[in-house]
Amino acid sequence: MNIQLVRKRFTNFLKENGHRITNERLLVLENLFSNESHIDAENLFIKMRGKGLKVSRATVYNTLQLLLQSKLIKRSHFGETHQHYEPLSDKHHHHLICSKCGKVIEFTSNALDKVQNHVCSKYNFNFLNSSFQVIGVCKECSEEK
Amino acid sequence: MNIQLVRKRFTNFLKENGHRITNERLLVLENLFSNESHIDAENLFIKMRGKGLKVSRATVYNTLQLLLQSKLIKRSHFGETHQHYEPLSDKHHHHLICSKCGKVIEFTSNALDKVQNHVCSKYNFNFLNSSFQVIGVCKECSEEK
DNA sequence: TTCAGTGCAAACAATTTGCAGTATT
DNA sequence: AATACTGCAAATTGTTTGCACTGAA
Repeated sequence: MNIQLVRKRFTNFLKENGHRITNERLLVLENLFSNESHIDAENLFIKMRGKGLKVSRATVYNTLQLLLQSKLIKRSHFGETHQHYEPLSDKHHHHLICSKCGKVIEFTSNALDKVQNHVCSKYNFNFLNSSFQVIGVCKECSEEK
Repeated sequence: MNIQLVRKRFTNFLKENGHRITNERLLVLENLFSNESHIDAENLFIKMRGKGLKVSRATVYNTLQLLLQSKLIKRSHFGETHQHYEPLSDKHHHHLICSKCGKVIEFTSNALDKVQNHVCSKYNFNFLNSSFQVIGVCKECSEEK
């Protein structure tokens, strides 16, 4: 996803909701989006500190909340005790997680989207979001003794 | 699921793995299974203490680990920060969660199982477990105001 | 009789909060 | 100039650990 566009969407979101546009918030956004895929709050904080950026843990957490509200990112659990955050690309995807090495593979599925629509209408649910996680052992980990 | 059978399965699991069969472990099992559906460790502890049972938080956590290992229960996140535990019934099911009132509806889907098999074979994953969570607003919550 | 399991409290990890100072509006 | 946001450290929450005691094998 284009970082310029994401920045614009985020600043619009902030303005519309009466939040100030601060340098720290934009830095969190950029560092999260420049990351290959998933990251947790602590590592994002460490990454930013490692670059010499002056942000606090509290600001990282605060900004992640705002990014969640703005629907620019999503939050997932991967069996660990803490949360992971990732840019929410336009295509809704799900995860295959290796229980041995922790590798995460993203996939999309039209059939899954259909199941989702079907079950929501069956129970009169107003759909907001979904996550399908499949835990297993990846090819590489299965092969090594 | 039949509680006698579950007890037997758990005691077999404990024996086979060199764990002792203690009263506390069986109490945790019974109190978890007598619960309507999902519960978290803290509330399970409170529930047991409320009945006058002498168990410690540590024992509750320890026993939940053993129950997970024995595949008699599973663990889920429901958007909250802590874990929920539920008996693992024979039929693999998924969850519809209301973001307003927290209500959880369980559902099963053959189509979903197919998606799962398909994606696992595509990426050469050795399937272990999966969870599909759909977040939305339930009928009742949508209707009010 | 032995040592795994227990209860308790203290430790830990992830996240949130209170407050005085700073910077966007 | 006003006050929302920040950094920091302290508080909170969920979970784990260390240790002396207890009870299943």
